[in-house]
Amino acid sequence: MLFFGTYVNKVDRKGRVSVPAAFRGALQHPAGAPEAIILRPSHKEPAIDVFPVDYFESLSVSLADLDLFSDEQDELSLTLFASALQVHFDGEGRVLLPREMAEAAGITTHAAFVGRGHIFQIWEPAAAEASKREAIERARRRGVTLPRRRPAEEPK
Amino acid sequence: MLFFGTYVNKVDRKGRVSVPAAFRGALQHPAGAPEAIILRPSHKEPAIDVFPVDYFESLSVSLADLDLFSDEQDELSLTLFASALQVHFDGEGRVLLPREMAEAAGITTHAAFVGRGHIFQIWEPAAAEASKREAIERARRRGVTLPRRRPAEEPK
DNA sequence: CGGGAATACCCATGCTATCCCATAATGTCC
DNA sequence: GGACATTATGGGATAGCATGGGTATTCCCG
Repeated sequence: MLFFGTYVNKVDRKGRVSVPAAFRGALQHPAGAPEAIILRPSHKEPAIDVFPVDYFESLSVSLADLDLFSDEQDELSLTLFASALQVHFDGEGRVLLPREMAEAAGITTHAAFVGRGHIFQIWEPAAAEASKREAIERARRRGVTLPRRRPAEEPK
Repeated sequence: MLFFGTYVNKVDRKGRVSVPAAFRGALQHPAGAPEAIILRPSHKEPAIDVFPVDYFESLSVSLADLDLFSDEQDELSLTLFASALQVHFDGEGRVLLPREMAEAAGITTHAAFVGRGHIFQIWEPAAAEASKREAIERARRRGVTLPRRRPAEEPK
C-alpha cells in the first residue's frame, strides 16, 4: 500500500493527532486494525518520518546479518534504532506525538501528513507547504522527468 | 521484540534506575514479568551493553562454534563473559547499576537508555547524544541511510 | 559473633498516557 | 435528498509509570 496526498490535522492540547483515515487504511494490518507505527526524525528535513512497522522491520533485518560487534552493525543500529520510536494508535486512530520530535519539526497546533509512497511524513504545515513548493520549483528548473530507476546521486 | 528509542531516567541516590517500560515490554518473558537482564561494559564505547537473558545465551551458542582454545574463542569468551553481570528487577521495574560499570560509563545522576535492536545500552546522557549525532552524521556522509540490504562496502 | 554497609522489598506520590464516551462535521449509499 | 456511517476532535476518569524513601535482610569485615 502506498501513501498519497497531504492532510492537515489538529494537535490537541495533550499532543495527540488523528492519523488521516486514508493513511490508516494503507496500513492495513493483517489482523484487523493497525496497531502501531514507527516514528523517526527525518535526517534531511525538519519533519518526522513514519514507517509501517513491517516496513521498518524489513529494514532492520539486514542488520541481523551483520556481525554483532562490527563497526558497520554498530553504526547502523545506532542511526536506525536509537532515535526511532514505536507509537500506538488509540481507539480513535490517534497517536501521541513524542514531544522531542514534534519540537524538532516545529510542530505546535497543527500537523501536516505528507504521503511519500512507502512511508509518510509529519510536518509543521507551513514548512511542508514551503518545502513542497521549493521541490516543485527545483524539479521544474532541472527539467526532471520520472526516472524508472534510482538516480546515482544528486548533482548540486 | 526490538528495542527502540532513547529514554533518559534518573539514577537515585541508591544507584537504582527505572528501565523504561517500553524496554521492559520488549523483554517479554514467557512466564509473565521479565526477571533479569545481563549487563556488560561495552568494549567500544563508554556505555553499558544490556542483553536479554535468552539473547545472551544464544550468543554463547554461536561462540561454541569456534574452536575451543583458539585465540579467537579465547578472546571473545573473555570479553563476553568475564565482565558480564546479571541484574534483577525490583518490584517497580528498576535495576541497581553496578558501581564499576556506572563509573566506567561516566553515569552519575541520569542514565540514557538507547535502543539498538536486539540489545540496548545505558549511557551518560550527554555522551549518548554526542555519539548518536556523530553516527548519524557519519552515516549520512557515507550515503548509507536506511539500507534494505547489506551494503557491499562504502564507495568513497 | 556483632556491627555496618550494601541490597532487596514495600508502600506512597505526582505525573503522564491511555481508555472511554460524547459531539460535530463530513462523506456515502440507496 | 435523507438516513446512516465514518471521521476528526474534545474532555473526564483511570491505570501505569518514574521516582522517593522507609525498613527489613543479607553479606562481609573485623
